[in-house]
Amino acid sequence: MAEKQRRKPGETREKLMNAALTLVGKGRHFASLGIREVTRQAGVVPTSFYRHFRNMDDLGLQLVDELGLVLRRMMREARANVLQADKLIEESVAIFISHAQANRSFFMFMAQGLAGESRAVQEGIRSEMRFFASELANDLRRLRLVDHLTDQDLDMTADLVVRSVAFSLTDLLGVSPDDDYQIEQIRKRTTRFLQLIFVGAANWKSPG
Amino acid sequence: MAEKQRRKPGETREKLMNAALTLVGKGRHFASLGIREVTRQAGVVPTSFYRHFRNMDDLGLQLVDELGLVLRRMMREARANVLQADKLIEESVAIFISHAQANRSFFMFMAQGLAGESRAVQEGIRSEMRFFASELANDLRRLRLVDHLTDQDLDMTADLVVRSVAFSLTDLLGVSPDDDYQIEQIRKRTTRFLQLIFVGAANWKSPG
DNA sequence: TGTACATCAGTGAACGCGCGTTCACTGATGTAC
DNA sequence: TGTACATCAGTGAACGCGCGTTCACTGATGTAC
Repeated sequence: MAEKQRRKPGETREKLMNAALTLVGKGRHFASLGIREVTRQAGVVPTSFYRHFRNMDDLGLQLVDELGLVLRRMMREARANVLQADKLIEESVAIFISHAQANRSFFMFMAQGLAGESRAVQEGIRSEMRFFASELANDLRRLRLVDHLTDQDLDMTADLVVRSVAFSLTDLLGVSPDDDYQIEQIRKRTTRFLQLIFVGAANWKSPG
Repeated sequence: MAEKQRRKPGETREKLMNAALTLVGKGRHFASLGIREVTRQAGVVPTSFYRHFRNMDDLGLQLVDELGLVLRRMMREARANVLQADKLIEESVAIFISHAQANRSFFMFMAQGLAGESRAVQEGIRSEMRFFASELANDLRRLRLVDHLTDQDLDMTADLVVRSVAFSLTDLLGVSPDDDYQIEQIRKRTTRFLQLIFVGAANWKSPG
């Protein structure tokens, strides 16, 4: 029977966003998704789409906003769970990887969007990454582990860390989520990248 | 008048590949390009496409091969032109940026492909980057600037360098090619990233 | 609390269009003898 | 050098299909009095 009533407000909107993410999670590129395709996946009539989004770019932008929430949740968990300073890197990387696994489609969308078609989405993702890096810089400042760095050099370090992790993300998304061996390799490699960066930071002398 | 003769062998094939690159250079995402669109841009009848490629993925794969040539050319120039060891980083970054500018569409294609739809293209680009990193590791070995590193640690360093530069690429592609100020900022930042990594490498002690 | 009305979020039918792909064709080039 | 034939790389017409988008509709929910 045809269920045409309105359910919870925003329910269809959510269905549509999830449908897009699901398709991305299956390996499709966001730029190649169509409105009918997304509504079909969502189990909704094509015209419904326009009740919530102007076009696919618009949906993409709203996904970026949700991506921001996912990243903030991840940051919060890292802050709560990283207790020993000497295990900071290892534990943070582990938390990152588990979140990336749990929100695979979201992170795929993010990786795609960085070089995506929509300028606005691209800018949005960049801005999320910048925010993430600046929060990381604050945490590092607070921990006073790299006290000799100027603010600017600390920002640079945090930026490089975030970029390295983001690149590891594309490694991670390239392997099967069940391939524990490969995932462990990526975890180790990412950890060592960050260790190398922090050794650099510890020995860094700001150029005049 | 209708010019239906065959010109130079491979001319149309080249036209089609250039057409795809041109569209990518204009901001389109490769995953959203269609066969008719590409042939239109190339000034060729749609059916011609099938004389050279099985589908768009196939064209993408052949672009990856050409991308490899561009990267090798860049590497050769860097080797020829980086004379002073103390300016190694600065000069390499400058060469990279000038090549990225000169082959903007190619590098856009590369940035897109890393998180692209086609597994094969993704794998191809990864493989080009691995090759690039291993060549860099060899150069570093030859220069004996980081003699205390194990082969494995040297590979890791080279890998991190290549990743950082690749990420800078997405910064570079995000700004207008005429925006000299922004480009200069990216050049400086990338240079400092690499310096930080090399300070890390210089002080690195391999863990047991 | 009840009534009248506006708004919202869903529906199905319909449109014109561009898409990928197939086909039979054509003439230029390459090859065998 | 000339002739016969195969192959190659181009062409235009045609197909059926899925696309984005518009439209008029319907019934549930929210709001004013």
